[in-house]
Amino acid sequence: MAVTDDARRGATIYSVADQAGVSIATVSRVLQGSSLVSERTTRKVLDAVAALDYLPSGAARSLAVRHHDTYGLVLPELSGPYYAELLVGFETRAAELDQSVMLVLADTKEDRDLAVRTLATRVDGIALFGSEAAHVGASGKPVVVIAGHARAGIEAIAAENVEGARLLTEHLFEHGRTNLRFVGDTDAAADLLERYEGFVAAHEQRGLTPADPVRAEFRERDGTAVAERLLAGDFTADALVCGNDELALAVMARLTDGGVAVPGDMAIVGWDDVMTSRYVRPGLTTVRQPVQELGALAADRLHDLVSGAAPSAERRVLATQVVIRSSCGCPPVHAAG
Amino acid sequence: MAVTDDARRGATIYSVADQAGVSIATVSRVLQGSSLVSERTTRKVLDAVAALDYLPSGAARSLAVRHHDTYGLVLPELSGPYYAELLVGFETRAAELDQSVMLVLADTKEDRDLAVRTLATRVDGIALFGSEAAHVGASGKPVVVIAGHARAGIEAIAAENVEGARLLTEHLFEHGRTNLRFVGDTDAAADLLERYEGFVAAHEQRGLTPADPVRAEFRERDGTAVAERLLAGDFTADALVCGNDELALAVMARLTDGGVAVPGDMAIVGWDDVMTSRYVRPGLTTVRQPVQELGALAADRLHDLVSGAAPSAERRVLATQVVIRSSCGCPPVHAAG
DNA sequence: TTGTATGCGTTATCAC
DNA sequence: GTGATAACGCATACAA
Repeated sequence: MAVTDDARRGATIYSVADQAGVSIATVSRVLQGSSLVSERTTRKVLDAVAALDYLPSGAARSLAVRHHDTYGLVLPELSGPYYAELLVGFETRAAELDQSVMLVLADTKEDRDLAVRTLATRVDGIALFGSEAAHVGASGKPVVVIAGHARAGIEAIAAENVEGARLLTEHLFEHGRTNLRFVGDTDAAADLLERYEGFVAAHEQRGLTPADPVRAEFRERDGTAVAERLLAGDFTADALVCGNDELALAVMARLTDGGVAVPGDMAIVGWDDVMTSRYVRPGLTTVRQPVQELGALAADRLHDLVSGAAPSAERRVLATQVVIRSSCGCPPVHAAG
Repeated sequence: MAVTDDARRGATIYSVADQAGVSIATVSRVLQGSSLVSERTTRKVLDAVAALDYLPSGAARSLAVRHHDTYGLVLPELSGPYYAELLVGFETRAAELDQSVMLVLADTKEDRDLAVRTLATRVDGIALFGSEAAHVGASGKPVVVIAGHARAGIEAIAAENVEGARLLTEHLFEHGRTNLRFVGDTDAAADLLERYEGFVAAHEQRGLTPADPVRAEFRERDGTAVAERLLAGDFTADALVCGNDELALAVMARLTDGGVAVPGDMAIVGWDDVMTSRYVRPGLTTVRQPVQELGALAADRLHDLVSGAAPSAERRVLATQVVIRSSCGCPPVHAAG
């Protein structure tokens, strides 16, 4: 029966019009809140809508209005709190702007280009994390890259990196450290390269020559490996500036286990201020980024671009904040961590 | 010009057909990989597609084929690794099934019902986390609830809770603890209620009467508050079974700060095995859930349901694993944490 | 092998 | 105030 079909397949504007005894145009009008519909008719339509539990088809609507009310977000992965927070900021702001969000995790895909092309098909604009920027095709849709670099017609937003890293490095110098190493893969992410630049800047300011970065990815096991190289005498240092907290934490744990005192024998600092950094002893000195705001800003910019704004050539950078705890050599404060 | 318009507004199947000198039907055919198209024609079409950088409109396609190739996921929030992992599992499996995913974070929305109704409009099926199950409307689309209870026509999947909690509680008894309290809001989540049931079961097995749960939400500050009530003598205990790790960690930190020895004066166990639980001292005894698999299973079930399978009445539950460290009273092992 | 024509469910522009 | 009806961009049954 028709009822059964409607229930299974979903009511359409036609079934509502039928039920209410009006035309589909009228149904559409009351649903759009058009004021030029009589009280009585409005009532009839609304009743029919309720009775049939009608929901306009998103696809049909998108086709008619020529936009999707949806933004896409491309992240490499979702391990650690960083990307999750970015996502929260993005989704929350998007929702405030009445936009839905489609998410794609690039790392798990074999063909990332295809993935973002597919995405571009169902959204009005795309925000991608810096490391995925290579996969932006010329979809013609607005694009903003997060924590990466701007390109022709593509806006970039990011959190401050070099100054924070310079401050952190300088802080280590002030603690009397003389043999600092930067740990992280500066080729993998624009973000990391900038942090290394800050590391270099602090050295140059003192007329020192910075050592090359110790390559390491972001996972804990990569940090463990670095610590073991250190333990094995593969290289030396009295302070480590790590690319992020996971790395720093893993290095610190393995080093401590290996009999190296932190910060006594080795000062360690990280980046991101994850939860563990507050709980671990010694507390990890690190840098806090306004990650959610970054996500929100991405959604905001997308909104502007979709609304017709011209992409700005300069990238916006959000301020960042050094968080001093005791892994750098400062006296522990405890309590709040 | 036409070129400019195409670039801005996106090429359509018509522009491609024009450029290739064929009909739109043929264009559609080669794009669908229909084998009944001549080599030569295929080439022409592909060239045109490349030249115009054509991408089929998702909305138009969805409207025509009557499905979206997209699944929706509604989560309450994204704090902590739990939801993030769930999301990873879901998105990854969905991608393997060639489905996109739309995400909605319920906590940040004023009108959640509206949010999932809107979502239902653009997806083929929805997976929602247990606590959001109340917001499923009669969209008619397949629905599966994660970590919640099945209802008429709605499948449920979850990780094992009561047996794990019973084991954990029994373990505490074996350590000689006699005054155990369960910490968490058993009204807020089906998951938590089940864990409390396990807590109760362990008591009953020994002919003991379990105390009522100590109400507390999931955030760290809630754990801090519980610890302070304990410190203030508001209630007593020699062992705490906490609803999740964040809670346990916060309680432990505040208690330690307040001079209570863990596990000496107070044994503490959590749930989830977050990263911090491995790094903190004493290491937190907890329970590990197959969270990613849970997410993947949700996508799988959705796929079956969308494909026409009948929703199964029994809920599937994934096995869970107790992770013993030292916050329960066991001797520390260190190294791996 | 390829083209024509129709339907998918809305929105929006016309008339009435 | 309300009702036809033309897009919107694609897939597909039916012809040729």
